[in-house]
Amino acid sequence: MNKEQTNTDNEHIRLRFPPSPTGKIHIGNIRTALFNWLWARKKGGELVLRIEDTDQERSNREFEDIIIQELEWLGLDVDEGPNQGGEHGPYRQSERLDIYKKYRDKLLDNDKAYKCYCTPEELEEMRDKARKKGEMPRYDGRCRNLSSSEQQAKEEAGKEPVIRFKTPVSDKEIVVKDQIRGDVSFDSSVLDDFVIYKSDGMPTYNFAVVIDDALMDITDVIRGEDHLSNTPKQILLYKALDFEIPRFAHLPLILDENKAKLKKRSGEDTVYVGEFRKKGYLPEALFNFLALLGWSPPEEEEILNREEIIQGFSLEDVNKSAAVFDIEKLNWMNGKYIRDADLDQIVELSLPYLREAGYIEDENVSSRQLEKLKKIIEVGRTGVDYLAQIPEETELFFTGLEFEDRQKAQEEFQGSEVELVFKTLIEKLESLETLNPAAVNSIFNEMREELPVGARTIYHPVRLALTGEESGPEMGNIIYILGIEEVKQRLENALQLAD
RNA sequence: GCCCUCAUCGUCUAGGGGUCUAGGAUACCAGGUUUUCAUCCUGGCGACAGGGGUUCGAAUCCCCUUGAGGGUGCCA
Repeated sequence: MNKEQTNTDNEHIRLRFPPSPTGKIHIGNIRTALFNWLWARKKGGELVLRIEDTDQERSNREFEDIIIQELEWLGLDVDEGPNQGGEHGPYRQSERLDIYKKYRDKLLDNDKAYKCYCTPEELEEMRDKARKKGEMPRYDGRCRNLSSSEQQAKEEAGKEPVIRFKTPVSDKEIVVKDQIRGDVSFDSSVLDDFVIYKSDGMPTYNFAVVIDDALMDITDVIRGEDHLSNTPKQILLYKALDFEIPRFAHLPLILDENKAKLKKRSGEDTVYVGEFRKKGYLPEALFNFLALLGWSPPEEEEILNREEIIQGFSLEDVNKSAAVFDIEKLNWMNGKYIRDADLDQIVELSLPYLREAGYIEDENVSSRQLEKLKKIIEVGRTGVDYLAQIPEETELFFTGLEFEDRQKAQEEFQGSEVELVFKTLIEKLESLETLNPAAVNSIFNEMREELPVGARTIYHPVRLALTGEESGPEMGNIIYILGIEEVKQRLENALQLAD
């Protein structure tokens, strides 16, 4: 890496995250936002949110709202943007059209751009020809030197032109100084006179992004590697417009399970940030996990909070190779966050899922009910990857007893040994001063010593009688949550069933 | 096809010439805790894509091959 391009510690940096509102935001995009955010926070710089809505066909205000919502959810606050304003606004490209026009006209006047009237068919033909010759498909510049009468003729024929940039031939080699990849050079012969203005009167991405980044005083452009090939074009524009060129950093891409770039259609809905939010992934966990995709902390510990990640983060430690998005590891990490989090918080976040499952009927939960819910969720959270799994994990505490195989259950409850176990258990529970999991567990230990039956005969029938299941949470927890009355009831019912 | 990038356990990664018989995390397997599932603890399995160089010495530097990804749009 070149020392000159590494920013100094005291330099004020400005970063940006420029999503296009053409779809819901997915993991790849928000990871880019995260890295920009981290670097901004680490360096005490600013993060700008800019909405790149120059695609009139596909841009949608709804998507803009979703993007903002998900950024907030993950805790990625921006310093300037459409909602918070700022001195470099407006922050929607659709509201900056006058600005782009000004620079477009400047290029036109300086003979650095020209109108092109070629049809899509003509362009396709050109590309085919280039491909056949084994060259990069490129525009051949046939409209570059149209005479004004030729132009007029085309205009009168009703053709709306695009504006193309007159790629200078003087720059033989264009070098992108990348903070992650080092110097990447491109031969200018692979560049063509690319479109900077569409026929619908909107600037293209490459044009608008350069103007905005320059005018918004962006010092560091951190974006996905898929933009690396665009960068030489942008550098040419910076030069033509006499703008200062920012530093670049192209992040490794995040791949889906098929090792292809994560995109809208990858793996159903699993790539959208909103899906993770809805399933009950904790933002802290996703934040932590995403930070580890492409970056690794100085120490070996991987569970890190926001502050620790900001402290440890550095662009220099970002690696170059693409990373597969591994949901298994996210699940582990999220589960860990759920288990380590404050119980009250997890209870609060679990309520919507329990309501949806119909396990909580009332809009307002009484404090007594809440106490019980806390116990249930404390037990249930040890077995989940995300909160949407809480209802199924805690089902047995909400629904009545149901034996999957009634016949089998009946047999299980048969015999004097089982009766002895159940009656002893009830007795011991009733003589208990305070009911808590530990006390229940010691009752079971006592029974193992005192009763002439094996451990399995103690635990298994009890579990089945109380839950209808053959496996589940610890008995101590189950009985603690169910309460003595309910336990008594279910044990007696089981004995009746056996008769 | 052409251009660009990348290449360490299945996955995420540490490693920037000797300390690497390659470290951690996850996943998986086994043992322990537990009546059970989960949690938790311990242990195990498991990788430097291949070939040439450079060097006393290469996972680390160079080249080639191969593979993967990205780009090649009046999408961003």
